[in-house]
Amino acid sequence: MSTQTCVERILAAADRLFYAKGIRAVGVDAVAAAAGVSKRTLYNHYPSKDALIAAYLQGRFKHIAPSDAPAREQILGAFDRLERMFADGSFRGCPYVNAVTEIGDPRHVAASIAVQFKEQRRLWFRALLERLGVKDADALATQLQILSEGALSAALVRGGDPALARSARAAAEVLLDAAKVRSRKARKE
Amino acid sequence: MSTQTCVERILAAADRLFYAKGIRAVGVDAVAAAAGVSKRTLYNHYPSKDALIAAYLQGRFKHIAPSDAPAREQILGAFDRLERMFADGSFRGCPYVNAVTEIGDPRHVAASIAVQFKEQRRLWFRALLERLGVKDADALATQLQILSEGALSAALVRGGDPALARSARAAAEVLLDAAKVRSRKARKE
DNA sequence: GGATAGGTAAACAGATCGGTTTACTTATCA
DNA sequence: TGATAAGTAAACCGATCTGTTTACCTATCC
Repeated sequence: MSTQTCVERILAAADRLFYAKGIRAVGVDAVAAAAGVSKRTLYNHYPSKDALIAAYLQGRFKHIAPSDAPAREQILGAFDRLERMFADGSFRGCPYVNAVTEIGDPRHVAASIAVQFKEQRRLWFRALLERLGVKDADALATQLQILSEGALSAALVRGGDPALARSARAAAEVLLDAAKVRSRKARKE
Repeated sequence: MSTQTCVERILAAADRLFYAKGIRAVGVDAVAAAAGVSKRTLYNHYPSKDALIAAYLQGRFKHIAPSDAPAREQILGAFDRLERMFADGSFRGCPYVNAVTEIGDPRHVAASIAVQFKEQRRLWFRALLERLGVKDADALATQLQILSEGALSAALVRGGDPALARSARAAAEVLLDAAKVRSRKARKE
């Protein structure tokens, strides 16, 4: 017996298909069929494909569990997580960036959801950097976010090469060390 | 009078539309109409849309003019070029990454063209880094490439914010300085 | 001057898309 | 028991897509 409710099965199917094959490449019929649900039922729960896309992206909005681990460890751990994602075999890039690319229209809901997600990740970096006492946490957070996104984008093109995550991680370490040196200097002055 | 040949107009129209609106969002009819050419003529020059896509991506393969400028200047200049691209107003991300995302199929010609382009850019970084006498030029080239791709991806989501290119440039400077320190140390040992 | 190459314009074919509608079935619960 | 809500299956609509075909036009070259 299925412990999943109807709308859960629809969202799960949409998540799997949209991410694996792309939003534009997957029709509403395919989602309904994969969910084992009639198209009518799907449209009862989501009034349009756009609404389903929005729900799909919102559903990927996984908040990172707050941790007491050392800040530096957590930051570098984010890149280790990337490495595991790449090696997974089903990696197909960042779903938010993909959605923005596939949809195009910057006024679409997907665009603002993508911005929100990226900013949330950046603020997560920033909070940890502040805990480290880094001087310009905001700027460094942006740079770490760029490294992370760059690894995602590069791995998409290069078939999910995990070495790209390790390269980004190493770069992050250099940036962190340099920032520490700078903030130590600033404290001495 | 048009100094452009027929196939040139087709390719120019495809380049403009594919990049601005996305490959999947633009039909062959739209390309033909924008080129001022009948669909029949288009299919006489390009046997399929896939062939047109391949030509579009190949046409974007701009080799960077070799320069005698200082290597470090050239490397950082690449990020300045990004900043100018972002501020342009018509920025819509990296055409190669977009093509991979939109097409999905990794066996498509577009996928291998994208890999070739990204690797060419990485090797361009690497050659300059070797000229700088950097120790692990290959690894650092990958990191600079990741920074560059990250700025592209982040700017796509954030509406082409030029500050992202400056952030990436600053990070590149830190990585370059750190590498120099390391290679200076290595030389002393 | 007539064949040939290359072009236009437009209809057409077959598929797929997002979305709606119709007719029927099932389960719950007062 | 019988009304109501929620589901299925499948046909349907209009639009759009890639690609082909038909019929016609026009310049050039031997």
